[in-house]
This record gives sequence, C-alpha cells and structure tokens, in this order.
Amino acid sequence: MNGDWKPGQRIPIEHELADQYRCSRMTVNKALSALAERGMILRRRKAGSFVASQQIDRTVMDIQDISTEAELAGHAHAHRILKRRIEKLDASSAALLREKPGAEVLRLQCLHLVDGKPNAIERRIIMLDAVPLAKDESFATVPPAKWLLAQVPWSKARHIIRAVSADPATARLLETERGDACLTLIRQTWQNGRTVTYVEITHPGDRFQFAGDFQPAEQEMPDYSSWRNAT
Amino acid sequence: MNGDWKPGQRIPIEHELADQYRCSRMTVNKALSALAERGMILRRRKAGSFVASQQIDRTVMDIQDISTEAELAGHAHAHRILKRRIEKLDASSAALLREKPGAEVLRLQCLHLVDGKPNAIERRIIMLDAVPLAKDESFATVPPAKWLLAQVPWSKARHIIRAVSADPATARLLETERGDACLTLIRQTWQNGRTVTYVEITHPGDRFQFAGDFQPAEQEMPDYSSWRNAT
DNA sequence: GGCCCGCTTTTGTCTATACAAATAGATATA
DNA sequence: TATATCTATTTGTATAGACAAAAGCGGGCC
Repeated sequence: MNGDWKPGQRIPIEHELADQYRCSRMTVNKALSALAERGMILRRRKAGSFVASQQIDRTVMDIQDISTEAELAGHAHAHRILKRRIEKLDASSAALLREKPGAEVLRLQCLHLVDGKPNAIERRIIMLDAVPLAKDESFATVPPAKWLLAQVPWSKARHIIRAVSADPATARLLETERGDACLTLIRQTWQNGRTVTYVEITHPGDRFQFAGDFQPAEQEMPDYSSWRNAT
Repeated sequence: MNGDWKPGQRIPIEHELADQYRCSRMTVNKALSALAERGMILRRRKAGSFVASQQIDRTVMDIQDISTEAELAGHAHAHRILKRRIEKLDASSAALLREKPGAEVLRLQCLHLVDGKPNAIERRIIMLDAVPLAKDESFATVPPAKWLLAQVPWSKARHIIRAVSADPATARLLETERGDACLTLIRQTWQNGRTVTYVEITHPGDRFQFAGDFQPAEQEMPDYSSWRNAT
C-alpha cells in the first residue's frame, strides 16, 4: 500500500481485508504476519493490527568470522595463537559471561592478519563443558571462530559493539599508537541455554568498520501488489 | 529438527517431511520458508533445499533515535542546535553522499544531552529538494531525527559504525579528553532512490555501545514488549 | 559435440475451512 | 467502587487440495 495509513492507526481486520481485496484470509494473514515480523505493524489478538510508529531503525548487520570475510573479499588471512591456556573461570570473567565461577574454560588469545597487516586481536573464552573437543585442539591451522562454527551450531548470540582506546599491549600487537580508537565486537553464543563461547574482537579503528543495510518492506514484498489488482 | 543435518547436505523434500512428521505440506513449507528467510537453508525449485554452508552471523540491531531511546530508558533528553546553515553541497561532501555537488542542502550540527551530560554530537546534511519544509524549521524544540521521521517516511537506510579518536572540537563538546575513542554511527536514508539525509552521530566511547541479539529460527520471539500506545 | 524443446520434480503460493488461543470489553458479584 | 467471570472478537495456526513457476534432465535434432 502506498502510505495510506498513519502510524498508530488501526487497520481493518483480516476478514475485511480479505473481502476488500477478494482473497482468502490466509493470504491476508500471511502478508500481515510478514509485516509484523519486520516491525511495520503490531498485532494483538482481539485488539487488532496497528501501524507501527516508524521510530525504530532496525538494521541487519552481517557480522562474519574474520577469516571468512577476508577470503570473500579476496584478501589473504592468517592468524597466530598468542596464548592458549586451560583454567578455571575466575570471578570477574564469570560476571562478564553471567556464568558461575570455577567452570573449566579454554582461554585463547589470537592475532589476525589480513594481507599481512594486523587486523584484529581475538580474546576468547570457550566453555569446555559445552565443547570438550576444544581441549585437544591447537587452533594452529583453523582459526577458533571457524573451528567452533563447524563443531557447535549455536542457537543464540548476543553482540555488543564498543569503541575503546588501545591499551599498550593492544596497540603494540595491532601496530597502532597507544590510545588510538579501536572498535571492539563482543559476542557471546549459547546452545540450548548453555554458554558456548565468549569473545572480544578488537580492530584498529582506522582499518575497520561495521556496515548494514535495510529496506523496510515494500520492495521485498510483492504480496502487496497482488492485493490491488485482484480478480 | 535438532542439528542432525550437515552444511551443504540436501534435506528431504517437503512432501517427505510432511509424511515423516505427520503434518501437511503447507506446514512444512512455512517452517522451511522461515528457515530460508533467516539464511539457515537455501532453497531452489526442482533442486531442493540445502543446509546453508557458511554460517553467517546475522544480527539485528535496533538503532533508534537518541531522544526516543533516552525517553524509553527513562532518561531526560535535551538538544542544542550548534549550527544551522543552508548551503550548496561541496565536492567532498557530495562524494560522501554519492550525490552530485551543488544541490541545496541544510547543514546542521547539534549536541545531545542525556540526563544533562553530553551524549552525542550530530552532524547532519538534509537534502532540501527532498525535504523542502526543512528550510523553515529551526529544530529548536524537536530534534532533527524526530522531525524527519515524522515528515519523511524513509524507504531505505544504510548504516556504518566506526571507532574514531575525538578531535579537539568533538572532545570539548562531549566533555571528554582529546583523542579518546568515540563511537560514530553514520546513517544515510533514501526515499524513492533520492537521498533524504545523511548524518554522523558521534558518541563518547565510554558512555555508549550498540547491542543486538539474535536467535536463529526454531523458537520465535514474541516481541510485544515494545508495544506502543495506539490511537 | 551443441542446441532446442518438452517432461517432471520441487518449491511457491493461493483457497476454503476449521479450530485454538488470547484478550478487550461487558456483565455479574462482592 | 473494585474485582472476578464470561463472552465475543480477532489473530494464530493447521489441513487438504489445487495450480503456477522455476529449473534440472533427457531426448531429438542439426
């Protein structure tokens, strides 16, 4: 439809729309459900469907594994494991992960190089009760993210994007100046409610950014047009 | 459907699945279509459905207008217009917007305060041919983002998230140290293929982050929490 | 070989019907 | 007045059946 309804306004019930556009209620329902999933309208049983106020900007970002991303873009990727240690989860890390301390974890630190230049530092915690196989994996050839994706199908993820100033160690590894702005992606993934891994990936701010596009409905929904010129 | 299929593998055709799970093909189709929409599987007519090989991490981020976000979180929001000037689009800005130079634009600079503390600097360009009404708007009471959303329903948006070091002017306005890491969100919105506005919003890195969650398929998320008062 | 043309498989979508689930609003009750 | 209960409305979901659209496959033909 071409903007003929205003935000907050209630739209006709499915049965009326079905009559109006001479199609079945199932068809209307499918179209409206799609709109609802994209946040264009809000629906409640018995109350009806309402045009959402267009204040939320929902952006879909494809956040990929570094090595995959580099390969797709035609760049060479390499990584070096800087630290690899099995230990008990300490209190501060446990709080970060919202897990209880004492669990056996594998702690990794890893430098990623794209076209020979340092591109990211990866600091990762792997819960060994969720991924016991990681105990015997060196990660020398396959980067941790790739290995984990192949091993464990995650079922939920949480992302945080932050800007931080490079501390001395980070600056040295990323070959940038101490204090320079860095972009940090924090990701925690779960499977069946259990934490699989928690990772902080820090990129030099002058060599990295996140991008996302979004088109709200209309273009991608040809369902719409079939309402108009219905038989 | 609990992880019993591997990437690249073909999954049974809809009719077989319907038989296997004792449900109608429509139900299977709906489920598989949902998986396809989330990128979990790939489907081709006559060829079949395949488990997607590359696990792309797709994250949905709700990037809101600052004032709206602050209000929702129960914080006080205020803004001050620092600059407001009508000018012709210069060459460097034109390149940034991928528009041709010379177009008449409104250039705004605006400081956002949350609970009295500086939270963001907004540097915005509004294309006046797309939004002629902006020429007579002072933006003193309604922040530009809110005003634009009410005026122009955007149809496409592009986002970039960057980390940058605060330059002296930015640092002074945000009451932070020069060189401190800042998180910059760049957003360009279009309507019917024409640029409406381009904005860079710079937050102090120690006071701001972006967060996003994602659950792939399976359990749907009933998202009625963000219910808004409908008229 | 290479090209064109149907055949067939598989997904895509619509229809009509049915019943379930949530809940706004009305009604009864304390 | 406030609270509990009922009811009617609206969305949510499932079903079987039908046909459309894309595309892989093979046959026939040059």
